[in-house]
Amino acid sequence: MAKQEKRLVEDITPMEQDFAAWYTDVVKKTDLIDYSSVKGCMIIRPYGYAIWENIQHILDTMFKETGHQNVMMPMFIPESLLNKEKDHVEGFAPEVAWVTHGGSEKLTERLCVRPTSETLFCEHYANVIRSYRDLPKLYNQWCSVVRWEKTTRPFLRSREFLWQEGHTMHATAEEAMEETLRMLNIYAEFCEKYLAIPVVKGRKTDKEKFAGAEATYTIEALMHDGKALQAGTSHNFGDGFAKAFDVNYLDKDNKLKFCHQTSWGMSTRIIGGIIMTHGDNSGLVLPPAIAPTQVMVIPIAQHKEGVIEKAEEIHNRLKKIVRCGIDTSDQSPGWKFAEYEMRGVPLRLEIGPRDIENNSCVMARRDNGEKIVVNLDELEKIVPEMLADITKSLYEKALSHREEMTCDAHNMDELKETSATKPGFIRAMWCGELDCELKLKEDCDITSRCMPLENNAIDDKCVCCGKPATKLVYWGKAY
RNA sequence: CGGGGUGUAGCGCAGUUGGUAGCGCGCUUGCUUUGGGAGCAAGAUGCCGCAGGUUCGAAUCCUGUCACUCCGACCA
Repeated sequence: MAKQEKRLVEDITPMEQDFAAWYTDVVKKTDLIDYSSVKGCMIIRPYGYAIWENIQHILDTMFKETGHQNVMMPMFIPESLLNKEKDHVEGFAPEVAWVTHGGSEKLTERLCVRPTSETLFCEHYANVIRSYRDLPKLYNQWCSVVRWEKTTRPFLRSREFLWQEGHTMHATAEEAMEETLRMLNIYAEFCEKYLAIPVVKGRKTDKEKFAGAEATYTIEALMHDGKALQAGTSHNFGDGFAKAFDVNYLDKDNKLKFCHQTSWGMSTRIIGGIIMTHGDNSGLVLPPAIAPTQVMVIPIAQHKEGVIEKAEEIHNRLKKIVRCGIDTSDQSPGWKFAEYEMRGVPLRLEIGPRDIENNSCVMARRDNGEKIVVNLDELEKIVPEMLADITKSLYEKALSHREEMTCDAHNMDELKETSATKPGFIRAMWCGELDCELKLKEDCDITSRCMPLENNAIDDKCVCCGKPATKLVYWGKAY
């Protein structure tokens, strides 16, 4: 044990010592990513991409179940198109990349590499929507987008990143609102049920909302170091974009009406969220639902008669019900244990001569290190149960961590004191004025994360100005 | 964009007053091992980030530049 700790301390910076260094160490050492020769553009390596594929598969299924269809939109947006909605351009202009030449010819109009595709979808919807019978339109696309960020970090902020963006058009404001919340709930369910990440569902303040949106809803997760991560957003655009892009339809009453629009997205950033929620000083701890390998079979003394055969037999049995791997390389068992722990594999099965004699194997959990002896006849029953239990305890651990790191502030002194000394969410009442929001940022170095949907007021006055307040806000430092 | 740190073998690092590059891990081959990062032996691996400059001579000094990283600022 002493040897293992020594090695891992050398390899990965302990999170208590330097959380940022721990994060980049983990991401690099577990082969999730590599850097490319373009600043801020990362290579997602097989192990990282396999996580994304699992995320994609689960989310895509949820989208399809709620009637959405996938499409592919172009990656270029003509400048004139991007410019059609004023708030939107202003929000994105500072970070768009431009294409100015085709071959050696200068383009007559420069093209922006999509930072998001609202404008493209609007242009298309304007062409295909005629009647109320064409509505709703529920499209989604899986793609990459480009935002020319100044500071970058793997998964959390890169210049090109993978995501999905849903864009929908509806006949009425009510339907658009319904869709906005439906997708917010899907994101929340995905995070909590599959990723074991508890989230706070809420609405963004006007200051923090998406460029051009009427309302932005968000799910906010709390990372191990007490900083918040916006894990997914769902926007209600009202008919603002529809008016700018002439997306209208002829209704039953023979009147021309504007469509009501939503968009929603989740990105590879969530992988950073998984790492920073569940990871520990030995490396990744992956929730079973998205772990590329859920169970790793490790033969012990594999040169001995019958060991590899037995290990492969177990592998073949489990392969039918879970993502199961086997490592028959000539590394020592101890090396393999440490390796798959670092890579966050939820369950490990050890099978050696001693086990074979007893028709059993040793099962070790990544999340708490627990080892139990399992009868081989019961594998198919116990493995899925154990994976489910791991998800459950990961969630509970993350939830109690968040609860420990969430506190209330009833006045400005408390807020200053708490924000300066205690990382995490601070719940405090707000009057809704931008001035107060800016003042809190200035004085306490925190930003509003969201106004939770369950608005359990803890006071009747704004923590800042003392004016009447009905809005509870989660404040904090964010990624 | 401001401030700090770092670029030398796949990884982690050393390299003195300038003299032509080394250590550990890993890798290759063989034998022995195998229940928490195995041992011995023999090997292979370098545009010293990149571009200029100073010098008889640069990993080392100077200038520029690029990348990574941390802290701020900014930011759907």
